[in-house]
Amino acid sequence: MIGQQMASSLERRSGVSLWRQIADQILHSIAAGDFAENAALPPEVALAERYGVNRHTVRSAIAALVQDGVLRAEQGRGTFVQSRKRLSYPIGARTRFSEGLQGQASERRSVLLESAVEPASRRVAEGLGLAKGSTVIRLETRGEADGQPVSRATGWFDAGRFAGIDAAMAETGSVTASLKRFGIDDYLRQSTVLSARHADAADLADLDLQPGAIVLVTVAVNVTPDGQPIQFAETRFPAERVELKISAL
Amino acid sequence: MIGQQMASSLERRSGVSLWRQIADQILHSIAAGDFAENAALPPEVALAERYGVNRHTVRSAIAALVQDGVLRAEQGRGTFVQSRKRLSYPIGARTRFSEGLQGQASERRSVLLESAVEPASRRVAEGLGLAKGSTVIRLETRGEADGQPVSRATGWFDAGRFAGIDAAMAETGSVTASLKRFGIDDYLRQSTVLSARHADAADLADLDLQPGAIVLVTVAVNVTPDGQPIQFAETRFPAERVELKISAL
DNA sequence: TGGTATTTGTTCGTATGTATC
DNA sequence: GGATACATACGAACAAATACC
Repeated sequence: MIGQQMASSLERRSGVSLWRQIADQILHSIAAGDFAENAALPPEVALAERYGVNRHTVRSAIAALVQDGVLRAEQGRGTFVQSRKRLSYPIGARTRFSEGLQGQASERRSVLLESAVEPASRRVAEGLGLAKGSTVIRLETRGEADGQPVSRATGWFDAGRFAGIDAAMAETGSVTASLKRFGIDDYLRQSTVLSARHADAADLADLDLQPGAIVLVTVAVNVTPDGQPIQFAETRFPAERVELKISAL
Repeated sequence: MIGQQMASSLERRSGVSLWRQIADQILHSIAAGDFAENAALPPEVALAERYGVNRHTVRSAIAALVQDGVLRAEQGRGTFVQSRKRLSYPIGARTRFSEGLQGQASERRSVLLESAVEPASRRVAEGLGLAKGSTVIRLETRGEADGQPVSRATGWFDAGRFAGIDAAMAETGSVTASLKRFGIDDYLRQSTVLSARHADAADLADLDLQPGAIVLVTVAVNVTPDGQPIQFAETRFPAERVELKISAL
């Protein structure tokens, strides 16, 4: 229930829109502990009646809270309070997927979704120190922790030097293990640039997110200990499930 | 114009909502170079007519693109293509506001918005290594580059050790300079945790953002060279204007 | 298995408020 | 003050997904 007395006071033409006032009340209601995690909210029509507004107005409020990752709406089922515990993914000199989440999730794995051989874009060529248009291998992978998607990476490798890394990746499910087959026993994170945006349609599907979800985006170059670039990668992390902990580089 | 022939083909009951199809077409249209940065889109009624849909449907499409930071709608003026060049803010062992943006903006400054003395929350106390409820000084600052807001920080200091740092900050406009007055000639970034979310109402106003904008959030602890915590800070960066470059720690 | 009720998602129509030029 | 354009709100209907019997 959204507070029996609480729901009363919506002020019209107060300078604050009704949908925002409703969103705030729902938010407070959740913060006050009226709803457990993953608990269902009353249906839209019920909320509309309770607040004395049109269903659209309630929907605007819910949409805003879905954007904020507070609620999660599922067609045909209802609207639920989104659980918000985040994994902490370390970024440092020796960033490795599986090791990074050790202790936070019992089962961690990396799944190869797709691979392709293609000419390098300018961005990729610069990152790998190759000529633009050089042939590179692109690997699309998804990281999972306890069955839930926590990252979606696109990595590029020099096709000349790492021919067959796609097969190795499919077999081992690990970049580190795959690189070992090419004589790379160690590699370091040279640079990381971080940004954030809304997930695009593809990432929404791959990461099992609701429209409007935010992804943290890292663009990184991994190099051999002597500084030779071996991998250029862009990784998207769902902001509602992951935070990035920057450790010593 | 949104492509003369392009605008034709909306597929109804195709499983993809009309507003999303329209959003995609507008996006392609921008990517194709039909609009310069900050150029105005045709008004909503014109777009609605062109696509043969209700104005609401166009509004849904525009709202989605505003969320993505692609467009910017200004009441009474129109809808514009958002410019997307980002400052690159370095995060490393010696992260300092002004130095970090050197070379990217000719004028950089930090403005003290508010200060207060208050008991430390559990989070702040833990970060500073103080007892919960210890008195701390909170400084609210905004970073600007060439007059545009690029960061919004909330910093906490031990009130016992740094009494008067609020005045120093107001006077110097620099954390580094203020700390010098307390005998701190050097400090290091001990830890940084990074996340992302939608800007709340206060940050929207302080950073001059449109509703739905995304902020990158860093939570950091600065320490003296011998490891003593001196500052705990949460900083919000507008994701549409800033990217974070992780340099050597 | 199938049909019905429930609940969210989409679309159209209309009216009014508010900010800008 | 008037015209233009985005913002908010209400009403109605149907579609799509899910739950339940």
